[in-house]
Amino acid sequence: MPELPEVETVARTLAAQVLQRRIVAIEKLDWERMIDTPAAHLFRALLPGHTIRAVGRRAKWLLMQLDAGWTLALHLRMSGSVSVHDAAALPDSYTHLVLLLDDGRHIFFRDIRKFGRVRLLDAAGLAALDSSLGPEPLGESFAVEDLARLLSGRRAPLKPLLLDQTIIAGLGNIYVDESLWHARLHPLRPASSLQQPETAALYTAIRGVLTQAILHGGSTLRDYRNGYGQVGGNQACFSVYGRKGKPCLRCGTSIERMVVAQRGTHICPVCQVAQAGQEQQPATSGRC
DNA sequence: CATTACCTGCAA
DNA sequence: TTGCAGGTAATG
Repeated sequence: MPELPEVETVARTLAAQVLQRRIVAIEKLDWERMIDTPAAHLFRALLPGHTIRAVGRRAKWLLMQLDAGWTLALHLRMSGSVSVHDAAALPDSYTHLVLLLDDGRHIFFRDIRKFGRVRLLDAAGLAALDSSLGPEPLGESFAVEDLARLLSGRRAPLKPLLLDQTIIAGLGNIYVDESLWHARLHPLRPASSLQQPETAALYTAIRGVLTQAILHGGSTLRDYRNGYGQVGGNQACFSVYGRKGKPCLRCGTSIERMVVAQRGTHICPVCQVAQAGQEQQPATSGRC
């Protein structure tokens, strides 16, 4: 479930709690398949003793920078959450990894669907992960020209392209739908068919949607929680996602649900035109 | 490129 | 009972 804004929120709320804390033990690990690399027995041997120096994010990866060049990388996939709990808290049956810190608190990695993954990376592993991912859409250096370059020459429809983490990092099903609605673009529009004003509108929409979602602490549909175990508030700001049958906030037309790239996709059939060359209209702010 | 797999819970 | 869910990886 977590996309860029959710993972960013988790990173910030974890950083506020666990910087300079040492991981003294793995208290629980009952789903070894979540350990991507190295092997689970090595993970158990290598992780304890390291201190958390920084907490950050790359794409949808939560990165806990440890000492000695190690990085603990966690991917929450669909239903994962990471939060800090005091010494007395007990993990439930969905919490598959518990790390004990040197102040007695623990970090819980809870994941109902067990799709989440954990990697212990050395510098080379981190570099390989980084280079496998597209640019950060909220990065200071990410300009509209960069987005134009990513779209140019690609006949693929916008939606699968924007979901592809090797093209652009961090967008998922919610924020792609929201961005396309704000930009008034149809998810099936071929990427290379966008006119410059449309590319500019998409750029503005992506950055605006993600920034607003971070401001509201991410979106909670079901499982997402921040590092304090709290739900997010951005789900109240959705303009199209999950609003099938409800009126478009711009034109009142009933929002439709279709399937694109094997994902449930929400659009306004009137605002989001399938052809190029529409006159560019002023941006709208949606609900928030 | 599109299916399928990976998992569990919940709503229709 | 069936279909759907914020994601990716492995297959045809």
